[in-house]
Amino acid sequence: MADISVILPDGSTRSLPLGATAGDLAADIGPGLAKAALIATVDDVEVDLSASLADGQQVSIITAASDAGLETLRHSTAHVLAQAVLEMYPGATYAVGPPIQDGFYYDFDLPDGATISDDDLEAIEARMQEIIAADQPFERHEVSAAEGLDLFADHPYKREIIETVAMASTAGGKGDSADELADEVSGDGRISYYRNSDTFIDLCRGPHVPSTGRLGHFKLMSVAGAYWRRDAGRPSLQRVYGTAWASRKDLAAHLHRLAEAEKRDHRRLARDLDLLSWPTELGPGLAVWHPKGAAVRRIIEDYSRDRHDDGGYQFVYSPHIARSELWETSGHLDFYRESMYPAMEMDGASYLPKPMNCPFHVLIYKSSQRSYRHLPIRMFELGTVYRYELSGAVHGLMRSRGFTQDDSHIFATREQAPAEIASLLAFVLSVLRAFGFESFDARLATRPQEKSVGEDAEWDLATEALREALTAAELDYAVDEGGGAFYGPKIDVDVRDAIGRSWQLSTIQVDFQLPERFGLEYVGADGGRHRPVMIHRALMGSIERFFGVLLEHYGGAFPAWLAPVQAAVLPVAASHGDYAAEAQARLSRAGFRVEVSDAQEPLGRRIRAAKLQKLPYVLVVGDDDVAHGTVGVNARGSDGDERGVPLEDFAARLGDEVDAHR
RNA sequence: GCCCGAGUAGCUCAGUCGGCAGAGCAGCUGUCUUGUAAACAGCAGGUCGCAGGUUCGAUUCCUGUCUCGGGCUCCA
Repeated sequence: MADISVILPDGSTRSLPLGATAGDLAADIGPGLAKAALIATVDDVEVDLSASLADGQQVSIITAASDAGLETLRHSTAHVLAQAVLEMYPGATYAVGPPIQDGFYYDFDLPDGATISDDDLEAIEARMQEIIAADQPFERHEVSAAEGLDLFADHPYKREIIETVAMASTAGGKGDSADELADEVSGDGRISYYRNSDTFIDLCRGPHVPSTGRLGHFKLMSVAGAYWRRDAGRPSLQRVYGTAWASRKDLAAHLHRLAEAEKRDHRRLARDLDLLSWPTELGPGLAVWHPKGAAVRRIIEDYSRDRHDDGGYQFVYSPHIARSELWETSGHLDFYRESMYPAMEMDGASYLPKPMNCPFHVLIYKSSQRSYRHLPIRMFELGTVYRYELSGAVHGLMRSRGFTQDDSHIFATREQAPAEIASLLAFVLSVLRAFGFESFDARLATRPQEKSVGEDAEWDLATEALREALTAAELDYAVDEGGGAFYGPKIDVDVRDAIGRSWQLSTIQVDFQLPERFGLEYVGADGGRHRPVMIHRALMGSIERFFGVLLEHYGGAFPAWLAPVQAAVLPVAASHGDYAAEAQARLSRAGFRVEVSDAQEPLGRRIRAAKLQKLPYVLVVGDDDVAHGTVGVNARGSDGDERGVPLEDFAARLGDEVDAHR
């Protein structure tokens, strides 16, 4: 019998009998691998373990240890979900069910507009576990598109997938709409489907795990509405979300992370720590800042102002509304009218609340004749803007309808722009690091196909300048094709928080358009008039959002330099009240934010209250402390407490911590 | 804006198969005067999100609406 020889990832070769499958290879390498194997890649194409191998192929066995393996696991679990739902809801039909970050979803259309509720998820999970216990094989089949249409005769969404992807490809080329469905089936005029019981098949490109018994560490998370093919004009489907993992331990760890994230939810912490609230009387997306929240915000803003002072920025202010003519000139009315609050008609003019600060800064630039000697001009404003976010998009501080940007606009010559952008990026990262963020992801967003203005050459020039700045900053970045603003390309910087989530904060945008639209000029060394480049930059993005991210990053336990209350002084008994007040006064004079919690209640109770407020320090003072001028220091996060610390020593320690931003 | 779900005391929640609405915590008052994460007692607190409808009677059933949560879309 003839043998074939395949090449393994480490470069070695292995002989197998003719007709051997990827699964056979895994078994040949070792029983451990055979057990862990989920799929394989053959010449970099993912295939089922049941796929036959041919001589000379590069083969790699994929387990759940890799992203590809985990994705397959999730995709297969989605199929099991579909099988369970179709069995439990007669007449239901199914649309698509891909793997996503941490899990999967599947979209269903139930008969007579029936809906799945969260309470139903447990029963569906139970049915899924039965299917998994039955260890049904995932059998791959390939048929022509026409046969596929017959096979899925009762399932219009599946038919539409076959028609848009498989059919379109045979007619030559596939449109944009087919791309998003391309994961479902291959586009060569034939389709593949998987059968895992007499009654259940699903259209799918694959690959899948060998059998349902390989699954099991999953949990259904929620139900939501979603449109068929993301189109608001198409039917609304029931989308069931689930999470799936390689092991019970991984699943438990994921659920634990979610619970941690929920504990860190800034809306919950904002209430528990009395930082801010969202009275319904104000309307969606509008918050009021309570004294403690305002205290933290003020520290953030003051720090930002200090850094901008040092960075050579000039501080400006601008009003909250402006006449519609301004927004016509700037282009906002053309491109973003639907996101702007509507006009107020006054004295024959209409005034609109500002969604951005840029045009005002442009007018400041324009207020006098500028020379190349003055450039670059860096303007800075904490400017509050209003944007009519869709009601469903509003989310606490992360997406609000009124917010304050730490906005700056830099006017520079074209020659200055690249260097200016590079130093700007360094400035941005330096400030973010000062707030405890260490890990960043950057994106370079290029010209949108629609909704943009300007010449291609200018876009290319600007995009290149941004690219160079990213390289200079040694920042890894992804390219977001078409993700730019209507007036120019941009760099977005995301930060990673303490539990690994990513948040978009900073943005740097190059703009040739506004200078053009407003006719900005400077006089060059040659005596001629030239057009400056404008660079838009928001560092924290919005103060509100930045505050929300910080709150979740620290889980409410702000470092001492940011904490609204840095220490509470707790007299053991009422007789120590005077000393406690004196200690507070001395610390306050030294510039610290300190409260006294007097002896109306038992000490343990007051300590507990202070701990729940996540104060950096609880200072207990009793007879010994009164006698020696000391305090008992109970630091947040430490096990025990330190007795008899001289007040001056504590003040010095707190001062060091504040200076170091710890 | 659209889909799904939820709105009961400041917070977390229970409850009423249509018949005067409950607990814990928080708050207030009093007693206790405490050495490192919950002293004791009492008081007060609700048009059961809002508006219509059905009903002898609605917090409960129906309709609409507002707000919130999850998702879609969007995010200058």
